[in-house]
Amino acid sequence: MGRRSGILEFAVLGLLRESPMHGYELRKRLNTSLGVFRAFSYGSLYPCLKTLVQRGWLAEEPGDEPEDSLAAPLAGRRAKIVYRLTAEGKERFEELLSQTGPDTWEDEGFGVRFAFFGQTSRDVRMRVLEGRRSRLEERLAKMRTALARTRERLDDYTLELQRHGMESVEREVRWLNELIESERAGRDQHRGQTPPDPSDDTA
Amino acid sequence: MGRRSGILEFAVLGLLRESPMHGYELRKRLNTSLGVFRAFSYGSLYPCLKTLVQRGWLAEEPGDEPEDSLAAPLAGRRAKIVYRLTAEGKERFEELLSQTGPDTWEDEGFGVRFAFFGQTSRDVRMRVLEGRRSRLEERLAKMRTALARTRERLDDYTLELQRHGMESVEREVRWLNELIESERAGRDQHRGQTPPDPSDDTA
DNA sequence: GTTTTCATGTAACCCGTTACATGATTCA
DNA sequence: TGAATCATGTAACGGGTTACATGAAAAC
Repeated sequence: MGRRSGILEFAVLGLLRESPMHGYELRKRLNTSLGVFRAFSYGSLYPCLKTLVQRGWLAEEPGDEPEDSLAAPLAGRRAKIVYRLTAEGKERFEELLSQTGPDTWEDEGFGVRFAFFGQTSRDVRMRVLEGRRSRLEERLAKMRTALARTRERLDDYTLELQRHGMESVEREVRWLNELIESERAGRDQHRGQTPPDPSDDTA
Repeated sequence: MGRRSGILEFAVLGLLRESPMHGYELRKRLNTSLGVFRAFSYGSLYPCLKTLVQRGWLAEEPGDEPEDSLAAPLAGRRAKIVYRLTAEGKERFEELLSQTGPDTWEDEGFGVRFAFFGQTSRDVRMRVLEGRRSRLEERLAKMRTALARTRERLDDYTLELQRHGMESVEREVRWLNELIESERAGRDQHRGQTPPDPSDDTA
């Protein structure tokens, strides 16, 4: 039924890659650890989990039944449902992570990708950072030409808004440049820290 | 049928306040003059115009019939439809402009408000700017506490993401401070420029 | 023993997009 | 005359939210 793609799926896969969790806890982490982002609601989270299970990205596990495992073994037993990432789910996450095309949810997509950098190889990190940078530069170019075409017939406020907008984007590009530089430096020195793929037990 | 609120309605009212227009041109201006923003599609624009007419915010005017006004007077004559802002529409726009509550579409709503500053009184401008600032400061506070609670169990990348996010918000606050300062200076000097309410023919 | 928090879900809605369809006007 | 662009619209979908409903466990 539900098609589901969107950044919620992405964030869920990423969080579950770290460790299995049940829905309620997942939602909390979506708003704290991944805190910069929007607060997702249960109304979207639980249906999303369902469809991810249907697709085979996630598996349900019977949550730790609290104390009385012999009391009501098959009644309306709807205890915590712990979700675990399957091997296919891991592949799917990898795939989403390394996507750098323009259909990448622009800003929020980058935020999620960056938040999961700790679990990524440097190759992927470089691609994500450079992809983001080039898309921001495209955006800058568009803004500049649009501004050049319309500068005369805009009032001071609109002009100031556009100036500030462009400056923000330029700042982010500089930030990305620093990050890319430090990633590259890390590679050249190949320091002992940050192994390329920690706990990769799928291959 | 359609309920419609959202920032599209807002932007449309604002653009039509400057001068009447037909849908096609409106859409172009939504992506250039108001250029910083997202590109709205016809699929949302035309239905929006319809419901705005139904509510009485807009009035349809028969567009300038090109050349042959005697050729086919009542056939499938579907020429340009020029939309004009009614007095009620103007009130509605005023109302939306000066709303500073937290239910204000956060970022995009501010962008639209700012883009229409040229048509606003300094009072409204001050309220919008200060409202935006206080909401950003709330956001900053939340980010700081969230960071304080989780700092230890976050990896370097997540930390860097949050640091950069907070810095961006702080920069915008400083920008707002400058704008507010210059608005205040303008008032104290009450210079001849920027009359408080240009062409206010509704009251 | 009652309130809070944990935990899971559903139905209705919202605001927008994509893809499609139609036709008039302008320009090469 | 045929292609581009102007101009208006509709149907189906998309990815979320809000509000609601339910119930168990923990805290007071």
